[in-house]
Amino acid sequence: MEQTNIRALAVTGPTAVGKTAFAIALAKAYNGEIISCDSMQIYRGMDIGTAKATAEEQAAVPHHMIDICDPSALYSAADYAKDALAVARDIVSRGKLPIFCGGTGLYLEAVRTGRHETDAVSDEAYRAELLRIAEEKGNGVLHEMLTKVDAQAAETIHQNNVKRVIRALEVYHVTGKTKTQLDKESESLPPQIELSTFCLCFHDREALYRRIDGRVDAMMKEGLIEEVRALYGKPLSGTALQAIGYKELFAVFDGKDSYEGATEKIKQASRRYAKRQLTWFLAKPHLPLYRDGEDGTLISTEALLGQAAPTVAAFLEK
RNA sequence: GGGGGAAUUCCCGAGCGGCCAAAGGGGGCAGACUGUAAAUCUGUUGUCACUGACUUCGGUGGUCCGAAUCCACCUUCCCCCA
Repeated sequence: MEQTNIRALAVTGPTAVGKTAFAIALAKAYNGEIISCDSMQIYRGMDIGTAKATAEEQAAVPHHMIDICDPSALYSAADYAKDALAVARDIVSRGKLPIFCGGTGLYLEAVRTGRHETDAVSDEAYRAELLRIAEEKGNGVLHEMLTKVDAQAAETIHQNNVKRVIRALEVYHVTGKTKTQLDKESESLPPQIELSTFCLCFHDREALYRRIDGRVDAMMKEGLIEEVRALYGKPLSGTALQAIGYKELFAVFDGKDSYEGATEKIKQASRRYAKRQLTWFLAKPHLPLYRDGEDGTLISTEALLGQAAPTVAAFLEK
């Protein structure tokens, strides 16, 4: 099999740091096209709440992996890795530079490691059965089952993380191979893409949180309520149903919350999400670029571009 | 005006004489995460010189070997009768 190792830039970081603007600036500077790396932006009809690039932005620079799914469809990290890699190859074949941009760390990781080679597998019936075991006999029993087939995975997955325990058991049930085995296999595969990744963040957490709160208020003004109402009652996939900004407003339509309460919850969920992203990204060897200087002022997108330039140049010349 | 109830650690809320720095939940903080990830999960959360000491349970003063828990008064809030 021919392995064409391709290169791409990536911009990641917690929500609301300004990834989109930076990626667009990079695309303009280096003749690139943007590949969204966001688990929610793939869905059509979810625009304001997922902070998609605006129509003007998308007109200025080609964007991919946005609006590729109906909200009722399930889409996995493996699906993403496969599709995004194909898009990246196409971009390269047209002589342009792929630039990944988004905050879904797992998706970016899936692309980087090429984990898609071992296709996503699932067995809903088996999954339901496992869930019942957990509910009736306890998480410990389910975890014991995992220990028997894949002790190594059982060691890293906490017994209360039922979702993960089930997935590990499901992988074994469907493929006959343990999760640990599959992880090793995909690790040994030759990488198909080389990424130079910038992680945009803030030194000052309070400043990040203020931006997040402000952005939620802006989304509400832009018509998030109407956008969510259009989706209300429609069949939505598990993924789409989890989207911040949507699930909270659904609760309002269900009569279980007020708009004020939902707005606060959206802000809070976004802040927590940002913290989880930070925990993930900062544990990875991404190059951190900070938006706020030590003196508290905001660094402009142009200045960031200047900071990134030497790294990008070195990466592209390799 | 009379009667009853309540005040607990950031918030809600248990505790009602020792096993209480005080359950549980929320929030905060930190972390894990190679397969639905904007999800899921874990730890931690009075202070300090941290296997121990010190300061907390509206306030003040008592009872007791010992009080968040009992008594008295004070303050605030709620309910009921008028």
